Amino acid sequence: MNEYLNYVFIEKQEELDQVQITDLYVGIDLETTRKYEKYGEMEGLDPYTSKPVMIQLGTLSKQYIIDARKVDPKALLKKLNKKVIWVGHNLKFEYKHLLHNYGVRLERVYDTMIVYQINHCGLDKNASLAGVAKECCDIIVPKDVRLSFLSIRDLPFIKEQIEYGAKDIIVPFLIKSKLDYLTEKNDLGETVKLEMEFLKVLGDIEYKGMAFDPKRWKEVAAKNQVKFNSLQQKLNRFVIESDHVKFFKKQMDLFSAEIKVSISWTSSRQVIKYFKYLGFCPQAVSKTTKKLAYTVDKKELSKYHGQYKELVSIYLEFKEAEQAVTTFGEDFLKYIHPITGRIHSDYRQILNTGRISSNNPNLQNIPADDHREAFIAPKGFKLANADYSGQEQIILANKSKDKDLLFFYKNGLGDMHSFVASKIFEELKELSLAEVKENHSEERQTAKAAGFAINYGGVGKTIANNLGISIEEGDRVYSAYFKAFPGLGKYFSKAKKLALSQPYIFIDSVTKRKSWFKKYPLIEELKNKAANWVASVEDEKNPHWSAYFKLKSKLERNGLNYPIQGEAGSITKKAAVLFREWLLMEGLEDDIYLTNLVHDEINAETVEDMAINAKGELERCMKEAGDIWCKIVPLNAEAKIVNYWSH
DNA sequence: AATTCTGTCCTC
DNA sequence: CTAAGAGGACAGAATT
Repeated sequence: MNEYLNYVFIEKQEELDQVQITDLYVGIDLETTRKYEKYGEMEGLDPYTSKPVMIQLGTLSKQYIIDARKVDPKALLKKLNKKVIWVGHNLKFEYKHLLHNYGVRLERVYDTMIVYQINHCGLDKNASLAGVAKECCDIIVPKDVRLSFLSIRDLPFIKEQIEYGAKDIIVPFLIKSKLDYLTEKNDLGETVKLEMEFLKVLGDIEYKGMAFDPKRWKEVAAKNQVKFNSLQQKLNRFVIESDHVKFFKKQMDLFSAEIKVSISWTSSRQVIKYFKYLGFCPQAVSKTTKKLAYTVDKKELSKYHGQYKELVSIYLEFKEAEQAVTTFGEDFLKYIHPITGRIHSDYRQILNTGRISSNNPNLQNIPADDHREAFIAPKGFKLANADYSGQEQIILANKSKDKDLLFFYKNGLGDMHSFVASKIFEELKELSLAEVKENHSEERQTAKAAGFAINYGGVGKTIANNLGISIEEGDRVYSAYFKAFPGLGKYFSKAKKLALSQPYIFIDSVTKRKSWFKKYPLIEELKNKAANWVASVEDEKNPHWSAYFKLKSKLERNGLNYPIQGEAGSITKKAAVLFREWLLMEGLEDDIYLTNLVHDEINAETVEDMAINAKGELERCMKEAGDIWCKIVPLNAEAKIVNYWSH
């Protein structure tokens, strides 16, 4: 790599003003330092609490290392921004810092981290610059130098730091040439195009954050805390009054006898011990270990109707309050940004399916109750909240081309779940959908749950489990569903076969996104192993079939689910891209902001007089994005103007 | 003492 | 012939 080192160090404005770059692809990287001393760890990464010290620009043949403490790169950045494609690793970082410090939004980007992730989707790879450089180019990137910028203050750069800066320009170019080949080979050009645009959406969202009302949040937290405490006391009282001596002890001192229950009710293990002592405790297959184990799972405990039913129901209520005081309690206030007073989440752009995720904090699993009332429109602003109506169901209808589903949507027949119910249950066949909804809510509920489970590749047992009905009944509903929608059954078996025929799951034909299966081609090996196995004793069972079918069925289920979930993800991404384009085109970036994405939902904040406009545009962009993928039945979205987050 | 694993819950 | 959509946060337990 050193053969590419050819850098100019710039610490005078005149030198910077003379820089001429004519290349189309220009590398960009940024080193930042603490701006304050009081915000601890976040400084360095967060644009508000850190500041640029070094800005590196350039190409494989020449690198400009700019001391950002001494010169202002704004003019050069603005000039280049009009004509170049910026190259870098994790450009969302540069995007946010350049926006904050120089008011520059990177326009055309090529992010080697995201392109790498797109080309290795599903494979759980290390996408850090060091990881990718090692894998793609067999280059070792030193990382301890980066940390040295954190506390550099006004000290001059040493040679090591400057060369490190130049290498951070060179390495992404070397990676890029490998990735371009991969993208071509994997036919992922369209996915890359979408994700490069979407990166900027996430940059804007993370930078802006969501307005938040701590007072409202605290009220909710306090209410839940009271509930938590009182339920905990009730549980303790039960143990003492039942005289289950094994689970409490009297602590004697001179003046009083305090009774202490030894069960920590927040510990599932301890509760399991107690429930077993009482003579009941359900068992279920663990989601993580996939083994049968004792559990205090809500669904399992709800099935219990024995003599301790009262206790169990108090415990279930307690558990509900538990998460409300932990994850969604006072602790959550730590996420309020010390400078903006808002909540800024980090998003992961490429998941296995193509969806995104949110963390620190996760803004995609805030309870859809009064917790969301704390996410407010600030004074003078409104929120525009929009979501797709039946996004995944409509995607499935378009993908499967099932004629009954299409008929339903094309004719706008009304309530979907009633329609499914009337298809599944013979006795409802002659009734109108309104009648089904009105008088057969149980069957409608079954149909709803069945549709949900089946969309995700579930079978009879899944339905049975979700609804608490017998497996036989679940199986009956399952087969009735496919009998009612024969096109769906055909599509599903095709999707299963397809998943087994290639080393990846093909998500959609617009982006051609792919999700590689980690264990492939292990599945073939497993099959051979099972087929070639010879019993050493008569009647011995072949243990390899189990491993084979386990993997095969997982692959098949993913083959059903990923295309639906992943296409949905791409559609929402595209909608957000269109909306961002619109508001930048109109010069509204200071009036309207995207604030959060929750899979089929887009949230924006808007100045009051633009609210109606923003709502309309949001709906338009979401529909337009839907039209790109959903060609038979359109995918529509509904937005509303609200004072706090509501969905 | 610090890190990793497991169980459980919330979202779509 | 099995296990059953995608994620992240937290508490407690296990492991180092």
